[in-house]
Amino acid sequence: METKKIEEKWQKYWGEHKTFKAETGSSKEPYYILVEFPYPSGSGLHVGHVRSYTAQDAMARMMRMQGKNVLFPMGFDAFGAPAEQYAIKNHIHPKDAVKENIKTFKNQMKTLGFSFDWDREFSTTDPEYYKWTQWQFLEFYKHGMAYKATVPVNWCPNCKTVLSNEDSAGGVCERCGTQVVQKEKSQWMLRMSDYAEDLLQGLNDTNFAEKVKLGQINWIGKSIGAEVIFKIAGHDENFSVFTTRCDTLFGATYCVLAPEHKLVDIITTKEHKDEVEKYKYECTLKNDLERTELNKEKTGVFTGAYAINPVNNEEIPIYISDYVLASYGTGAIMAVPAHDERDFEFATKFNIPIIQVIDSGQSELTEAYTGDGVHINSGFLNGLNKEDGISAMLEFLEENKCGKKQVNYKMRDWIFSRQRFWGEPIPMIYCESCGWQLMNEEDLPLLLPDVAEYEPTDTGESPLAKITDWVNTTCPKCGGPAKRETDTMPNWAGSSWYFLRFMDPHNTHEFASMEAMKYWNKVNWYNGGMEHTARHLLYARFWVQFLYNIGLVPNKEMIWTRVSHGMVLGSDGQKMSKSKGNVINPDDIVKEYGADTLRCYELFMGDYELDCPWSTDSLKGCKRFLDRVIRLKDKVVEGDSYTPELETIIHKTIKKVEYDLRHMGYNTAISALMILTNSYEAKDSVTEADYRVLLTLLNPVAPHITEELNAQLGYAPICEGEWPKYDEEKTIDKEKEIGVQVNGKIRASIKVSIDESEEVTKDKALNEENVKKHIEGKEIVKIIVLKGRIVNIVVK
RNA sequence: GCCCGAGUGGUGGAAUGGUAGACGCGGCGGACUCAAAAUCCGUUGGUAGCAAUACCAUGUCGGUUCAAGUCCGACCUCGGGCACCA
Repeated sequence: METKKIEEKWQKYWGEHKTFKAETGSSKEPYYILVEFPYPSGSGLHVGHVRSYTAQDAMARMMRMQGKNVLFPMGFDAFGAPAEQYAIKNHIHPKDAVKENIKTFKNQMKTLGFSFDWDREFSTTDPEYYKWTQWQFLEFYKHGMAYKATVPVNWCPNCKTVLSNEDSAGGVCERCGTQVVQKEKSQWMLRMSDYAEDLLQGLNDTNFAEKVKLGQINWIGKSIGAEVIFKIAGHDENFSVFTTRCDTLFGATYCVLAPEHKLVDIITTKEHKDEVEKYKYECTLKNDLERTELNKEKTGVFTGAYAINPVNNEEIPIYISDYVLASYGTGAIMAVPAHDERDFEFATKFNIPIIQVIDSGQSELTEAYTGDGVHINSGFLNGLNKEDGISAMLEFLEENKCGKKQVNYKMRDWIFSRQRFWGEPIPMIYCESCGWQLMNEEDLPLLLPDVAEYEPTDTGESPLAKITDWVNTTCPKCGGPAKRETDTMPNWAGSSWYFLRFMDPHNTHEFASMEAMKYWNKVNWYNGGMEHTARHLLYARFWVQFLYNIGLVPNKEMIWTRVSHGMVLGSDGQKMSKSKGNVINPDDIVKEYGADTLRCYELFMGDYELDCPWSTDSLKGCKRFLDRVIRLKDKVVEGDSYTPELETIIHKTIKKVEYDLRHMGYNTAISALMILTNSYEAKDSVTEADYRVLLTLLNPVAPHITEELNAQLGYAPICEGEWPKYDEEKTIDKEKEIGVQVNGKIRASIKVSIDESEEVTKDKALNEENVKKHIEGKEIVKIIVLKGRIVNIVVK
């Protein structure tokens, strides 16, 4: 039978028999394997998707055979700009575009034989799904976690939308690369910063890969320091600064406020007013990119005001400068030019005194800030080291009520509004007399209107704003005329809780029942791209922790292990892209070589966690391997036990494949199966038992062809059977070749048997001709014999 | 600048501190064929040698160890992320 027919036959079988249906509440041990659901983009499934789906599919298939109740779901994350832009470009409604693309994706996934439980499929754009995303937003609001604020936002003039800090990293729009500008806008925000510490601590309840944890930690950006309050000479006003090195306070020779700081206008003296105004205006013209690019040359102006250093009552000038960020800490700093590079640069330029307060024993002044040293010129801190200096200073600050210990986080609140059509409408209503009102739960979902115009507006309003029928409504409180919120949610919203919905996807009265969530407990294994391990994961964890705190999910962390895969690059080693012409379409590969070959190659190509270039030649090698497995069938003779000479390698291979599939060692698992196949080929015949164990071990990787070969021998489907067991004892070779070293250099190799004594091994080693040659005339200092591993003869 | 990750044959990559280069690709030689494809057999890190074998070899330089790709210390290169975060 030809490959295509075989694949279709088994795909049909799995579909009809619902082989991969996950039963909530089953007495089997639940095991939840999740792989990031894709954007159904117009270009179809990427070979990179295939790599991770195949990997998790192989794991899922093995786990099922090992008796686990595996939940391996798939869905689509179809809101967001890519889907919207595709729709605009092709002049169809996003809804229809998404429908079409999902169909393509799903068909592609089916032809690859992934064992998803399709009964649980959904898209984030399904009203039955986004109803609950909206419902959860209302919960955020009810618990004071959602609020509206006018904030300077990152605005992409090309996409005509607000971008999150995350979406505009580096000052350019992540999507289109346009320079982002600052714009004041009223936005819905989620109080994510309240969860900074919990999100940090929660990592201890996860088994995330170390680099994933680090990504989260860096993003949260905790720093421990102090808040120091500075009085302003001749004013009642004061301001506080955040510092991690309050022990250097004696070295503070000036202060800097961010240009946006609210005290600037109040404290600026008449003589400096013009200059300050001018500088502030210049700053509004600069976007983040320009601000950071100008980091070589410090700018700023003096306000004319002086702050009083609380440790010595000295008056120090207050400057404004854009090297101080309004959004971090208190938006103000104390500057210690002797020990901070930036302050040093600024002080040098403006001729501000530089007082060294730490003797690091090094000539480079700025070195001391990161290192340790003894305090000098620091009054009561003199002679103390960094650690003691900090505690002594904290004590002083608290006693004199001019400061206290303080923790700061880089992570800020989540800007939750987008001026786009294709997102979940935010279920809020504004009434002139009652203010912001929640929509009634029973009115959810708030559907997106069916209209023809959904292109973004030039004004920065959401396209929804133009649809007056939709916008105008009545106030749920007073019944008077009111308007709907026209912003939609960011596309991170729907993906922040989809893994919960998979646990109970058809629930019509809850987003998921507590019972179902308790049964599945946690996502055991979550696989995705490295590009999502910082933000998506953080948003999802935040969402879950909030739901946990209001009693709606059973665990504070709902994801146990997070791993990430490497990218599949073009054969030129570059990222695949249409413009480079190095894109491989999985459909073409399936057509020419078969799904099993593609699956096998994607796992065999290299270390799963690292990027790897595509090679069609290597792919052919995998085809050759599968063809050899097929041809091996001609050598099969009856027999329900393993061929004695093959027993050891079979047990070894079971152990190896099982271990590797659980630890992302996909390439070495396949290598082991190739070795097993090679050893079968060296035989004149193999038993059915020999052959079937190979088919079963290979089944997670190449499910179609192995099922077919197994069926041809007259057996029930592999996917309904059990995973073979190995006997540890039988994985050990009875006889082995080991190396003999003289002074650490290999000089010979000897055969040893498992039960021979050290003496026998030693004699064998010493009697090797080449060993004799190298120890002749020398004194033997000692002989190291490691049973079954190595002999090393140390001579002098 | 800071934080990750990676440097191993022509190539993708293997190696619980214990015979470096498994397995695959490619190359070379051969068989089959009128020929090609497919398949099969052999060979394949470098240098020297008919060979046995020797020396060199896991980015660089040191160190620990009977033994280092692996551990420690310094450095170099590439990839990714963050970046005036006080």
